[in-house]
Amino acid sequence: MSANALPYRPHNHSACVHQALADARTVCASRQARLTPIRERVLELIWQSHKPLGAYDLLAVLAEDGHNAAPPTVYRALDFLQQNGLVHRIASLNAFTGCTHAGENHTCLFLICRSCRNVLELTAPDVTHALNKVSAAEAFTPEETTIEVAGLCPGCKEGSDHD
Amino acid sequence: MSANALPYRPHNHSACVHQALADARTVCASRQARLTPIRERVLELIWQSHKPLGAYDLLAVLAEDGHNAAPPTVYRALDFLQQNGLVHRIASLNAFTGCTHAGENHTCLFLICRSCRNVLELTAPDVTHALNKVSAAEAFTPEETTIEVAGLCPGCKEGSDHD
DNA sequence: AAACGAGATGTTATAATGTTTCAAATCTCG
DNA sequence: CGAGATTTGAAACATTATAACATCTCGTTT
Repeated sequence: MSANALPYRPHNHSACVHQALADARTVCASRQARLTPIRERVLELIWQSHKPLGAYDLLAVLAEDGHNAAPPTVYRALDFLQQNGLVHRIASLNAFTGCTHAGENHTCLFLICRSCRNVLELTAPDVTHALNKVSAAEAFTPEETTIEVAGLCPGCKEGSDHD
Repeated sequence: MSANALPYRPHNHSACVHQALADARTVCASRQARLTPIRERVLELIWQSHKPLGAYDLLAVLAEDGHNAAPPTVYRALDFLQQNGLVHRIASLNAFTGCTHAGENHTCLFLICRSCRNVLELTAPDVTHALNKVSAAEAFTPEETTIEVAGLCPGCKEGSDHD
């Protein structure tokens, strides 16, 4: 149950998408959630991209598929995928990315390269713990945490160093 | 140079807005940034609200003012205020809130109550430090950090406990 | 098999948020 | 003052997201 999707590193992309879909099927089966064709297709598209896709990007590809979908179709699929922990919404980009910890309950954070647009999803216990302490100090009950760090990934940094 | 703007706690709101505007003038003066009437008015509205305001909320109030503003007017003012560290954009709400550390260079985080919509801005060195370590471990150069925790503030939690 | 009901999808329209573009006004500084 | 830069006005448009209601699908009950 581990889709190893690390941008910045070369990998067998097709296998990684395949694995993500397999994981998704397992997760959905165990939850009695229905991974319908549309939902699966949307998840596949998101994984194929490996860079966050907007809802309307997805719509455009579905149109190429010959599937004449309207916005609600995509947003509903995305809602489903989010609810089942299969994709994340990146608030600062209004875009969606595959979750690399499908099925696990986790607080994650994103390193977002402003140059190549790649996104790295991480879990960072230290960050989570520090955040929990802050919340507790304010008697605040956290429910949903958004942590998005925009900057330059190693690859793009190199480029901009030299040019 | 400290606008003490803590939701959850009662305070003299008018004085707090006044202080924020005074701080803003000082910051802008020291940077040779022009806090024009529109920009100041937008900042004032944001502070008066104390809950994040959307760009179109601001537009609506400006319209009441008799100021027939179009969206770019407000977005430009907001850009200016953000650039000069006077307001923050809350990505998960598409809304803006006054910065309680005007002029200081800081990474801050937000505790956002989903019930009363109040937002508490904090700086948390532990969180920042943990995030920096994570970034460094990935050779990632952070530039802009978004940390938004949605949940229930103490006041609203009480309410929902008893009802 | 037929009827039902819940969940999923289709369809149309619209709301909410944000940007591009170019012209006009205003400020700054020599 | 007058040239150049910054700021604002104004119209149109682009992007992102939702509301509302009709239709379909599929498993369950009778």
